Amino acid sequence: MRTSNTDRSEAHNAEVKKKILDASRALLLADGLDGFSMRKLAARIGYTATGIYHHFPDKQDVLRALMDADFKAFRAGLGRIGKVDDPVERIRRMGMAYVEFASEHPDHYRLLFMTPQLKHSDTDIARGDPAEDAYAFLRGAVAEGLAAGRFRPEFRDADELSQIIWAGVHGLVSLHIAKGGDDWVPWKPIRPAFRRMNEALIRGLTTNDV
Amino acid sequence: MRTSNTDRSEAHNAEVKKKILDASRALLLADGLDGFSMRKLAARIGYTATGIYHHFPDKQDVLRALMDADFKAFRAGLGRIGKVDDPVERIRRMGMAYVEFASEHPDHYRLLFMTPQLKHSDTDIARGDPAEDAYAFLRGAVAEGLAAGRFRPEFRDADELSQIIWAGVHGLVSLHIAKGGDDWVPWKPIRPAFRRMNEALIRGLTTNDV
DNA sequence: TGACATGCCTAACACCGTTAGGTATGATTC
DNA sequence: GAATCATACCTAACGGTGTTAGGCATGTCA
Repeated sequence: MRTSNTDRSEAHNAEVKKKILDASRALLLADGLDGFSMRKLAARIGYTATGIYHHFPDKQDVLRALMDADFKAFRAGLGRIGKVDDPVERIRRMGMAYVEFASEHPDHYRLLFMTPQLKHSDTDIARGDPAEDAYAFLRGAVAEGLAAGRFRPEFRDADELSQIIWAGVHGLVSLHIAKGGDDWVPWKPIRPAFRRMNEALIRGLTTNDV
Repeated sequence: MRTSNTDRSEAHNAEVKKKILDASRALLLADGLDGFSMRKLAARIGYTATGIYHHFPDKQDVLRALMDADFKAFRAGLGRIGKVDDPVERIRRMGMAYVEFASEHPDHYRLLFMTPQLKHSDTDIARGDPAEDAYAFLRGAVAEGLAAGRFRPEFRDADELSQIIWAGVHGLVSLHIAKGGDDWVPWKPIRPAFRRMNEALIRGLTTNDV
């Protein structure tokens, strides 16, 4: 049983936690993932680095919490796509939205999808719930498409299919983030490239009886 | 003009440089990219950290040199694929070889293709030479396919097409490396998944007049 | 043999994530 | 209202990081 004391302090803690996460987002944007340090983060909210440790067990957990929050926001940003009836069309549009998100927030994208050893939490997101979990959202559309016989017969597993579709977007996006600054490769603009890739992949995955 | 003195010392330096790169490879394998430190690297060859700086300007450059060397090795590993006549078949096989390489050397893969701000050197690899540059090798096959009218009419640019194909493999592989340890997603085995993805993408890219 | 270049060293700087231990504030209880 | 107590935050420190400044000792060359 909690006393009213801890209630108030919990309200305070929630507020501080939010301030930390907001500052984390800003710091990530300003200094990138490599320049992200506990001391700099603390300075942004007028704390000492150790102060953060009363609200998060370690740096990984700060980033993980930020990741969870923004993963939810990312799913929310997929917005009205859910209302599109045709599951394949929904998949098509999710791809474009994904590219938009990654292009506009490359450091967040890198944190969310390109950083090994950064696991999701056990608690903060309702896994498997399409309303919060973007993977579940994609998987739902795929399962619908499967049920409607929209995919070629060799594709039977909704997870494998989801991962293939995800990989297509992720591949183009993450190559641009990791190697886009490298003039080794004459990089082509990502949006038109992805549009064509998306069409090609969907054409190759689906039955074409229109 | 160099004197014979520097000739000898250059031979020595080359030897040390090789020792450093070999130790780097081993350290990367043992401790991963995050555990890679100049002090640990130096200890492996019986040096102090500062000793390394006589052979490489900084840590990034050690990793870059390692990347260049192994990028060449990766291309070499593509081996006999070059002898396959059909360009589309060549592309298909490159994909599989790529997945093999990444699955067997995830830390190297991460260094090569998932690390931002790590540019290739200006000198160590003959860019654009299919014999040393894996991207050029892929692009060559793509250009052949284009010339033979094997791709759908909306695909005209060899670079864009190459990047789309590359993105497909890279997406699956890098998702597994970055997120494969995360039980959030019920990951499917990468090889069969890629096999199906490869087929689907190629089917969607090429004309199907067999 | 003397001069010199240089490969490697020790010492140090400024940063990093993290822990131990203290202090002061503010709520709870009598 | 006073005493107690939990706790949010602090300072100091540890062991690590990449990197630089400066010294020393070796080996080449005149």
